[in-house]
Amino acid sequence: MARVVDKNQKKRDIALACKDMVLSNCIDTLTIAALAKAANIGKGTFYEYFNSKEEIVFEIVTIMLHQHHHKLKEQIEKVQATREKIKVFSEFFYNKEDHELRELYKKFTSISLIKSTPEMQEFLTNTLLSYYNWFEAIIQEGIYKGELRKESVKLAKGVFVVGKGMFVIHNTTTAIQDLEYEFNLFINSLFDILEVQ
Amino acid sequence: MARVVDKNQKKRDIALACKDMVLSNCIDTLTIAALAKAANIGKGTFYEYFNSKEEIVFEIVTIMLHQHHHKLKEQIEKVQATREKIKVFSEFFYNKEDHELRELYKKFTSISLIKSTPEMQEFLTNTLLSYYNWFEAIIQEGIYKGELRKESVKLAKGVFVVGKGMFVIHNTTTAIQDLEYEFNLFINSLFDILEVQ
Amino acid sequence: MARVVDKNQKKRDIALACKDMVLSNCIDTLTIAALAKAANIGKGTFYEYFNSKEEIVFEIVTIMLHQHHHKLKEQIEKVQATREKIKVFSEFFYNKEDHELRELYKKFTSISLIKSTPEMQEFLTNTLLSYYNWFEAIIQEGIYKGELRKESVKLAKGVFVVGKGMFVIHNTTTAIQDLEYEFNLFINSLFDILEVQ
Amino acid sequence: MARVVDKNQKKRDIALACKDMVLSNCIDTLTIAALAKAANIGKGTFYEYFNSKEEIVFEIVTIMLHQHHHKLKEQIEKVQATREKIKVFSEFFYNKEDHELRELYKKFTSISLIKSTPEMQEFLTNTLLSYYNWFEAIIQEGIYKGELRKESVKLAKGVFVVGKGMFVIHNTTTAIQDLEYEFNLFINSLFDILEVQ
DNA sequence: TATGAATGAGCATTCATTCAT
DNA sequence: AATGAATGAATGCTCATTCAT
Repeated sequence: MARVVDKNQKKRDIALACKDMVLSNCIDTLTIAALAKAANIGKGTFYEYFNSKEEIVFEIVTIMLHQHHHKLKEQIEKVQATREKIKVFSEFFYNKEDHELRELYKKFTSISLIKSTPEMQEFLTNTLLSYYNWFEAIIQEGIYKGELRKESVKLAKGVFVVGKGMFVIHNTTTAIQDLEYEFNLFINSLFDILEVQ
Repeated sequence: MARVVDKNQKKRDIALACKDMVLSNCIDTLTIAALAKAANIGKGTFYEYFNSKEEIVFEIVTIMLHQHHHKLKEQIEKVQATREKIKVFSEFFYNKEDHELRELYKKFTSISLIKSTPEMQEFLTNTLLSYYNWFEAIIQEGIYKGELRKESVKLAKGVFVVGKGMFVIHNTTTAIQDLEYEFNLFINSLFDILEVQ
Repeated sequence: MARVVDKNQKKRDIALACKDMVLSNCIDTLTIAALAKAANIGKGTFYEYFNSKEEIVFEIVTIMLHQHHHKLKEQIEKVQATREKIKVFSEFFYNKEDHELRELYKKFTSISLIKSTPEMQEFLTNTLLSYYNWFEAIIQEGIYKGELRKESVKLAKGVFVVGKGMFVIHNTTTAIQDLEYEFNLFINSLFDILEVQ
Repeated sequence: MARVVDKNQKKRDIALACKDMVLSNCIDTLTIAALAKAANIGKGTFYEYFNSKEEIVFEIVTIMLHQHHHKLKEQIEKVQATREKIKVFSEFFYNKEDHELRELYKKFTSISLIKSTPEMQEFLTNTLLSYYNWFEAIIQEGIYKGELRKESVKLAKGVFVVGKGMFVIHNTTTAIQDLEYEFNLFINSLFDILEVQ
């Protein structure tokens, strides 16, 4: 009788075994050979589980996003003020613990800007919307609780993208050195105006 | 005496001859051979003027940015209200005429996220800062003219990156379909609050 | 399981399949493509077994030297007189059967004069010393057996290199046409003096 | 009226301007472009004076050999004993002052072993024979003067090549470290036997 | 006579993918 | 199911040589 293995579990195992290599190398200097070696499998076996390099990056991101989502939920529930919830929400862009996910996010953003597949675009859209809806709900809740002016909701999308915008600039120039400072300056200044006196 | 050529002019000519090809192809599917052919020169000649594929993209961006800068200046001078100036400033992200530059900007952002050289980073930093300083000056001017509350300047960096953030999302997901609408919604809502009554 | 191959044996097989091509072409007119074709393998496969053109020449020399060493031992044992042993020893430089090895030796000498790698130098040193020690042992034995004057050993290194010197001249000029004759003239004249009457 | 230049003199000037570059680089890493630059001329001009890289090496050797020949003559005339004359003759292989010529000689030997042209072979043959005849004349003179046994002349060719043999080994292995010592050991031991008591 | 811009043949090397075992 | 040996298309890059000026 053939060895019984959970194909999905093995796929995850391979992906995680390659995580460090994927994180520390530019995607197109990665080779199938190197990935297979990192996962201690043969090149042929790699193809049994993934159809391309991109796909394994995909798998890794999926796993890590799952963990992040869970953690973020806990952290946001800990704080009360809307202003603080928004800050916690965006800590992803600069805190220490999400460094690895951020690296992947960079690579993913880079790839998706120039050679995104439909699957990738769909994945990114779903991920983003799920986060955005969450974000908007926090704003709405702030308005409902009487913390924020009701016009605030119209700013939601714009504010939501500030983190991303700063992140991209921080990672491509030296124009934004202290992302945390800049982001909080913006949020605090904005909330000073948006909060109901 | 050997053939006399203006090396700088020829470099620009080659770059422009390759513009369409660079715009419509993903950077790493471009080949030196194809670029040389597009410019109607030999492969060896390509290397006389550029050291790598990346360098020609650089040249094209430089040329186009120069043109854009000039044009933007004229357009901003045409409008009076700060709110309108800011809108014109960010039209780059969605208007028809800057489509080509936007394509290049996408590629450049993509590359710089994952394999930026020091020269590239410096170039991007300088370009960005030059635009940002301009942007901030417009806000400052709005405050000075009594159009905007003086707290507005603290929001400058955040507002500046909204365009970029939306642009990246627009180009990697389907979550933002109508960038112009979303951006103007944000700006109008924000200025409704920031403008001195 | 993947195809099973004895990598060392295959390496030797490829080397031998390329022997004629290597012998009859100047090393730097050889191309990887041609070598691969000669061995009936793909270019990629060539790189599985060798890292450079030089390495396959190395392999061929190693194989052939091994054979030569073995053969020489037999031939030297066949003759008794020291004078004859020395002659047999140096037949390599002109006899018919070692023609191929001699061609390689020429190429190797040529390369090692101008771009020897440390590995190559070490290889040549080891090979040379192994032959020289052998040579000196023959002289010593001649002295011990009372055939040669004991001063002869001091001449060993000089006599040892005569073959090589003549070989190089024979192969670069027309000044020494009949290497066998010249060499034997030298050896006979020298031994007439060195032999104990 | 066109500038009048002595073509031969300019050829020599170019050659000498390239001497250092030729000496310190492996012949096939030299490029026409680099040589032309070193001589401060255009690539096209290089071709006006030389047909190939090899040819300029040729020119340099010719110039330097000329100088060496002259110097050697003086030095040999300074000593009386045949044994000393022979030693002086072979000092070329190890003394400090002929270092540069020796480097070229190495390159020349290397090239001529694998891709000698008829012209090169003829040049080498003539050069070698001129030196050899000189060498033999010294031996003959030694016999005539009653210093050497008359059989010595039969050893001439063999002894002549010892320097070359040792030189090649010294430059391709670590088997002969102190060429001067080894050579003089040989010559002294041999002359102790050959000299008429 | 001198030049150096233009050229493209030619080569080494990489690596995703296949498939026999 | 797993493997890794074999492959060759694809491409970056060099440099001797030419020739218009």
